[in-house]
Amino acid sequence: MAAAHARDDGSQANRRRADHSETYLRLREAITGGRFQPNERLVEAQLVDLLGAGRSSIRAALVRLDQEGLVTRQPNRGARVRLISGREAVEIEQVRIALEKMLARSAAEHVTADDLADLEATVVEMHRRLEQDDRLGYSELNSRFHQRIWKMADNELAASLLATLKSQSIRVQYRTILQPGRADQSMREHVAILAALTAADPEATEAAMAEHLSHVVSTLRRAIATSQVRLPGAAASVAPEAVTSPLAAGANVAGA
Amino acid sequence: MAAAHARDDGSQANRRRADHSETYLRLREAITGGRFQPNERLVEAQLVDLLGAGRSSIRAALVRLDQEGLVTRQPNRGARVRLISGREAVEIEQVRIALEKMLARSAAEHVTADDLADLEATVVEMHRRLEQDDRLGYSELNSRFHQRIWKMADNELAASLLATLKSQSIRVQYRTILQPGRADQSMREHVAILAALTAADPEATEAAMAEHLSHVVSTLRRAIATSQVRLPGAAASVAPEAVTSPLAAGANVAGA
DNA sequence: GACCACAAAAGTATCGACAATTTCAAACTC
DNA sequence: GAGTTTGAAATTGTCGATACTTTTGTGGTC
Repeated sequence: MAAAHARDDGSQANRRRADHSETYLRLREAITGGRFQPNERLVEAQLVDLLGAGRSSIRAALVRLDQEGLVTRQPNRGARVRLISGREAVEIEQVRIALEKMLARSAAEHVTADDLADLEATVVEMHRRLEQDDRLGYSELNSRFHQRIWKMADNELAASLLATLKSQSIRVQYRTILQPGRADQSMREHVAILAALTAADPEATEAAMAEHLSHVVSTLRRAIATSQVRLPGAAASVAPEAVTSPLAAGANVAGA
Repeated sequence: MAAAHARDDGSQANRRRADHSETYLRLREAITGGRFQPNERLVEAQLVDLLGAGRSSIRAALVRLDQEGLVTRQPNRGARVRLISGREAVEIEQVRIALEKMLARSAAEHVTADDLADLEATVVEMHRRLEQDDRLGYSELNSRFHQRIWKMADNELAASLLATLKSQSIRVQYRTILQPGRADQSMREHVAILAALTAADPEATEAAMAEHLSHVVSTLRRAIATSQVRLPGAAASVAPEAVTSPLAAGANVAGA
């Protein structure tokens, strides 16, 4: 959440070398962090003095984010924060499930004592957070749990794809854990995954993960269905700045 | 390691000026088509008069291709055609399998008479090509077969991810179908997939696809192992242009 | 008041020039 | 002769200016 105006110069030898990738990361963070509304217009000139970078950096960052699926760009008409439709959200979840299943299996094939220790600790801590009704903390640990599995599976490509997908659907995902009753069930499912990993049983691990994620998805579907999402159809062309989205402020809150 | 989905990009090509996305497509084509060696340096100035586009277009295209995983860029040191390591090739295949399995299952759930007719025709034609020992033609039809399944599954995200992955590993994939005995087996496997789809049996379809792909991978592994790939370690810094790779000229030759 | 034409404004796309960095090779030192 | 320094060439990174496109606003006409 680096603050905006960081014009640190003032002298002639300005240019604090805000690197290309630096700009990209900051813009990305701003988008995934919810500093912009979905579908909000991203005007290059505005970003220039919001991020304190040159226009070419901004431009490059937008191209990257477009390719990454976080913004959309239309020729001569600029860039907007990409709005994930319900359909796309489902597609994302399907892909996510396919990859996580594969990684879970793979993880079970390479499991080490170290991994198990870490996962156990995470699960224990998750339980504690749950008792304190600290849902945000739970979400973070949930992320950690899954990421440890990714690491165990040792497939960087899949892990990075998953990370990208997650950033695309953050706005949607954060809903699940808040649904009534979901937390306890989620807890049980994680325990089951851990058990299968402890047994070093790829088949069972994949199955447990599949079970877990299918519940996440159905919860998600329910959440979307009930709390009718009011899409900003043709979003306000105004949307000046600092409009804080529901999840806003918080760090990445993962689906659970 | 980058994600990426091809955006729909409305192709309003009628632009006398070599459009931005036009440049991107041409450069992409040049890379996947094998006009550049893996690891070959892509000097911006050279690309400018090779493609007849402005430097900013080239630059944007390189950023995109970087994100897509087809080239790598180092700050101040330019871009190179990405060289897929053996490890990465395996990762790609794993992801590909996970996604294709998912899509196969999904396809079986939505199968229509039209789809079956098309698939059958494709398989018949594949058989014919095989008898004529037309391996290239077979490969093309193989691609077509799989793409039809993607379409049936109706998950654009997964399909576009698969397309990207395929373009990354083209240089590796083309080997499989040339392996002795592989062709006949491949044929049988496609028939099995078709049968499962005809029965509209998601479980069986996924299994058949998994079986098929696991064979593709093991064939691939064998092919890589035997024909010791001679990596251009620290690739020639010269590599002027038009150096044609083994598969070269041909359109996309898919693994079978 | 609704509709159209046309002008002004906002914003993106692209080019050229210059600055900064890396690379390569020759000259130099020990 | 091996290793190091220095300088020039090659190449990438960034900025400013300009051309082009889309959007917005205004006034006239029926």
